[in-house]
Amino acid sequence: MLVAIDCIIFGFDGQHLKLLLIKRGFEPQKGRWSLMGGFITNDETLDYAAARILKQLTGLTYIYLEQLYAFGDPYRDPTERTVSVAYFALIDINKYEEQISHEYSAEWFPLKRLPSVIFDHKDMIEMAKEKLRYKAAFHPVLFELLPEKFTLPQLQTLYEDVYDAMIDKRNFSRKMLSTGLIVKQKDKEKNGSKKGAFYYKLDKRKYRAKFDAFLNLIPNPQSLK
Amino acid sequence: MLVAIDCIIFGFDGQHLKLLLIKRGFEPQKGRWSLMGGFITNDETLDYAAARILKQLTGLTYIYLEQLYAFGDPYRDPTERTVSVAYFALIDINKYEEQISHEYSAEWFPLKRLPSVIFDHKDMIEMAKEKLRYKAAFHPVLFELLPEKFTLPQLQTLYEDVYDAMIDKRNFSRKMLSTGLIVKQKDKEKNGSKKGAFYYKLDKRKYRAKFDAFLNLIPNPQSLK
DNA sequence: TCAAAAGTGTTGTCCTTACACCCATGT
DNA sequence: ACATGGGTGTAAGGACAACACTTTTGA
Repeated sequence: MLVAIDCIIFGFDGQHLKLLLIKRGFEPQKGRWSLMGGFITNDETLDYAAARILKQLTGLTYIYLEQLYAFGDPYRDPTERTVSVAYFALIDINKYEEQISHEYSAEWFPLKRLPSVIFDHKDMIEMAKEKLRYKAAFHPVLFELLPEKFTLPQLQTLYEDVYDAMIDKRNFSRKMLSTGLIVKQKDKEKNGSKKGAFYYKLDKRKYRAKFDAFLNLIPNPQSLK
Repeated sequence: MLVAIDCIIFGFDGQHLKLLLIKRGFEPQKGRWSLMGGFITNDETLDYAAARILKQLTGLTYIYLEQLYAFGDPYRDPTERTVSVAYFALIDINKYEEQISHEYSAEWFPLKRLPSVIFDHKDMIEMAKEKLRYKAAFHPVLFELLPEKFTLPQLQTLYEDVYDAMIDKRNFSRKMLSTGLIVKQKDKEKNGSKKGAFYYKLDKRKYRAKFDAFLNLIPNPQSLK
């Protein structure tokens, strides 16, 4: 019996939440899109294997990585009985090194326009989206997708895309600021608008301290599942 | 590489939340306490394997069963490299058939007085407790632990034991009743008190419909992790 | 009649939402 | 000057938490 890891890698380009997929370079299913994955070696933990595989594709280390679910349908991989432990990863898309991706012919896809993927990877992606929404409704995990400096409008766009909903900006900024998690900077981002929007930084100390607490980050969490 | 299943089985005896453990009848670690587990067979899903194993120990079918986490430390089982997918189960302790348990020398332990257990089963139990608290804070999953008919004081005792906290009974009953999930019966339970407490039944239709919605079932969820 | 547990209502506070106008600047 | 997006305040309603007394009945 084989044990594999598959990584659902989320990124945010300022407009939309995206997923990183690779084009399989080998049979079976050569040429089709797939999650980044691999088999675990004999002396590594699952977490370690996921981090190793993620590094191979993106070049990134110290990534937010969380175990999602173990998928074990006996025929999920038609060639061999493989149990796959799926992880989801949140990365700052700007830190992602392009050249490494080209080795693997990787590509970012907006969540709404995903190509068809091999095996049960579609189920994995669906579950990852659901879990991300669930988690982000209470924990400030979406900051993992942003660069060090970001603006409130950028942050709001991210939440709006994750929840596919419009959010009132006055309520949003009040709620965010009231968490004490973000710190206003002196400089502004000037590309997005004429007036420019102030940058904010995450207060990493408070972020770690409050990560497990319950924040009410989105309006009407009733709408989740 | 082996893939195993381990089940964290919760029950509620009216006073305390309990865990079902078995005494291992074989080496290694013969005679020590352990979660109920087994290996997956070649043509079953993980969910199916968990249900099969659960039936072997408890005789019960159609049990609430949810995948918890995959544990893959390379040395977690010192004899062989085994990845274990842990499931947690919630059962009505009254339906549990004693005779089957005796075959396996199983025993219920209050969560606060667990014996030492083999391998990484302690970690699994800790994670299961945490996940149960998290889940039950928003979803009415604790009803799975109760018999068909139960009283409000029994339900409250269950919540109080799960969260190790006192809950105001006026607020508790109002909140529960406002969910519309439970239906008052005409008869009373007369053992627990002189006055007797009305029985309630779960409205299974609404239960299924609202299971994924967000209910605010416990006061101050801030105290969770 | 007394003890023990069940059952029930009200009020104040805070959180959440809905909503509209002014500001700064590049063109 | 004007169009574009950034930034801010207030009021009303709803949810939650704190709190105490009456009821029932078995012993």
